[in-house]
Amino acid sequence: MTNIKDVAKLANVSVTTVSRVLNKHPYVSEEKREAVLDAVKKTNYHINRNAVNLSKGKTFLIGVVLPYSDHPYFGTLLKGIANAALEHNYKLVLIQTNYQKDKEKEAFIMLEQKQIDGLIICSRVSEWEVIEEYVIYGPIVLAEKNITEQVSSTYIDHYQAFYQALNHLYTNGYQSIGYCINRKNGVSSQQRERAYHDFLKEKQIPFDQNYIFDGYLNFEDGERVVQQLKQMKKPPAALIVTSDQVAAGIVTCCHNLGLQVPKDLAIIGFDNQPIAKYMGITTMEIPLSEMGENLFLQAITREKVSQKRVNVQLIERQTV
Amino acid sequence: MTNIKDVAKLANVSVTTVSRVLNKHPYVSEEKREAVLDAVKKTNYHINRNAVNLSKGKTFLIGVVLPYSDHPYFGTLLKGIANAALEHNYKLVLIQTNYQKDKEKEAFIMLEQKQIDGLIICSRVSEWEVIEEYVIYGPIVLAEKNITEQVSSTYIDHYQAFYQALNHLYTNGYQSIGYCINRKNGVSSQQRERAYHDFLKEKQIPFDQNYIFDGYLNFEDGERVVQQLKQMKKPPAALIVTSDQVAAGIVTCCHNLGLQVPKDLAIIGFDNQPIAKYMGITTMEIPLSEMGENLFLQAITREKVSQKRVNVQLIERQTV
DNA sequence: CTGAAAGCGCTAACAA
DNA sequence: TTGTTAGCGCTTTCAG
Repeated sequence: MTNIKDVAKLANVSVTTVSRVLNKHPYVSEEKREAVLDAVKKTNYHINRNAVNLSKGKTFLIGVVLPYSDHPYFGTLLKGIANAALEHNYKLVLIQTNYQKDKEKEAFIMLEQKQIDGLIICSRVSEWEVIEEYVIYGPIVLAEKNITEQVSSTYIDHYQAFYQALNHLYTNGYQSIGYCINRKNGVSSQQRERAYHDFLKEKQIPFDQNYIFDGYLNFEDGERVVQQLKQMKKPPAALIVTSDQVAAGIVTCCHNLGLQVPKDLAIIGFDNQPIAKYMGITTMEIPLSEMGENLFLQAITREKVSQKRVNVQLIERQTV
Repeated sequence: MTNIKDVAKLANVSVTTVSRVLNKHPYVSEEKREAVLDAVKKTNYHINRNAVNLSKGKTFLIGVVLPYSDHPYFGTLLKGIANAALEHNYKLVLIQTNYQKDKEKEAFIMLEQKQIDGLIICSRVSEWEVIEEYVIYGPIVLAEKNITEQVSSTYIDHYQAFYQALNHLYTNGYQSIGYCINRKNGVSSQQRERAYHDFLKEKQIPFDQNYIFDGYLNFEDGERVVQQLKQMKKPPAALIVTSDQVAAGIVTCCHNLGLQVPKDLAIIGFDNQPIAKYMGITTMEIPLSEMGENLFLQAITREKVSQKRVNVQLIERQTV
C-alpha cells in the first residue's frame, strides 16, 4: 500500500506539500499541486483514515445506541440521524443493545477509547451515574429529558404528550381509559405513569392496575392486548397505545373479531407512522426524523450542550 | 489524556511491558503486571483505539450497506449481522444509501481508506465493475448471488424460490398469477422475472404485463395494490408478494373491502416476518437473521472467499 | 511558498 | 522476562 511518502518522492516534493494538496490548503504553487495530483494517480494512493484519526485525534464517527434495529420507531429515528450524518460527512457506528447494560457499556468504552467522537443514546437501561462518568470523554446526547446539565438532549415531554392524549379521550366522552406500553421501567413509561395518575386524580377516576398493559412492541402484539381485553369483566373503553405498530395490530385484531373501533374500543396511537395514516388511527405525532437530525447535530458539537424539547401533535383520525 | 508512556513511567517499566499487560501477552512477572495495572488505575488510562488501529492496520469495524434502516427486511438482516459482530468484538458502521450510487461509493471509499476492515452489501445499485474495482482493498460480501469468484456471498436463489411459489399456487389450482415487487431493476427482481417467464412458458399461460406490480415496499403500500387490482377487468387470482409487509397490507385491505382471501385473491408472501405468522399469511421463509450472521463471518475472513446458498422454505398458512 | 522534523499513541521485532 | 527502538501514515509547527 502506497503512502504519502511515496507520493512525495515521486512528485519531488515534501510530504508536507502532499498533505497540503490533499487537504486543499492554500499556499501551494500550481505546478507542485499538479505534480502531486499526478503522483497520487500514478501510485494509486489513498489516504489512510486511521493515521489521520490518530494525528487529529478525531474519527468522524458517531456511535448510535439503540435497543432494536428492526422496529419502525428506531428505524425512523435512525434514518434522521443517518441523513444528518451523511450531510456532515460523518459515519455512524451502530450499537444494538437489546436493552442489555453490558452492550450499552461497550458504547461508552468506544467513546472513552476515542474510537468515536460522540455518542447518541436513543434509549437506554444504564443509570444516569454511568452516563455522567463518561461525559468527560466526549459529547453524549440523549433522546430523553436530561437530568443533569452535562449532556445534550432532544426529547419529548412524555408527561405532557400523554396528558394531552388522555384529555382528548376524556373530552370525547371516554372515562375508563387504559394504556399500553413496552417497558414499564423505561424512562418514558415512568413519565406516562405520572401523567396517568395525575389525570385520574384530577378527574376523580379510580385507578385500576389492570388498565395498564405492559410489554407490547410490535404489530403482532396487538392481538395479545385484545385477548387480554376480552377476558376483562370491565375493559377500558379507550386505550392509549405508545406505538402505532401495536395500535395497528389492535385495530386489525378488533376488525377480525368484529369489534367496532372506536365504538367498542377507542384508540390513540403514538408516532404517526405511515401505518397509522393508512389505517386511519388517531395518533400523537412524533417528528422522529427531525429528532434524529437534531440529535446528530448535538453529538458533533463539543463546545456547548443544549436541550431541545420536541413538540408532539395530535393527529385526529377515525379511532376516537 | 494520559498515554501508555505515562503509565510506563509511573509503573517504572517500559511501554512494551505495559502493552504486554494490556494485551494479556505472556512473559510478564506478576509484580510488574500489578505495578502496571496499578498505574493504569491511578492515571485513569484508556487505550487509544486509533493508535492501535494504525499500528495494527486493522479497525475491527465492518461497514454495512443497506438502502433503508426502517424496513423489517433489512432490520432483521441487520440484527443478524449485529449479533454476530457483537460476538466477535467487531462494531458496525452503518451506511444507509437510499439506493443512491454515490452513497454506496462512500462505503467503498471507507474500505479503500482502511476505515473499515470489510464491507457487507445487503442490497445495491452499483455495478459489478465497481465492486470488482474495490475487492483489492478488503473483503466485500454480498447478500446476493455473486457473478465473479472474487467476493463472498450469502444469498437466496430467487429464481428457484419464486418458481417454487409459483408452483405451489399452480398446484393449488391458480392459473392467473401476478406478482408484486419493490424494484423492477433490482437484482432479485430480475431473477424472479426470469422464473416467471419460464414458468408461464412451461405451463403455457399467456403473459400479461399488468400482472406485475412494481414499487411496493411497505404495509401501507398494500392498499395501492388492491386498488390497482380492483380496476382491472381480469385481475389475477393469486399474487406472489415479495415482502410480507406488503402482503399483510394487501390482506388487511381485502378484509376491509370485504374481499375474501384466498377465495377472491390468494397471497404468498416472502420473509416469514412475525406479521405473516400473526395474520396467517402463507409465505416463503427466508432465514434473514442467519443470513446476517453468515454475512458477517464472511466479512471478517480475509483469506478465502466463499459462497453460501440459503434455502427458502414454504410456510403454508391460510392465504392460499 | 516549501520542507524538516516533531509528534499522535501503540505494537512488535530484536537484543539483552 | 524486559527494554530499546523503529515503525504505522499523517498533520502541523517552525524556520526559511
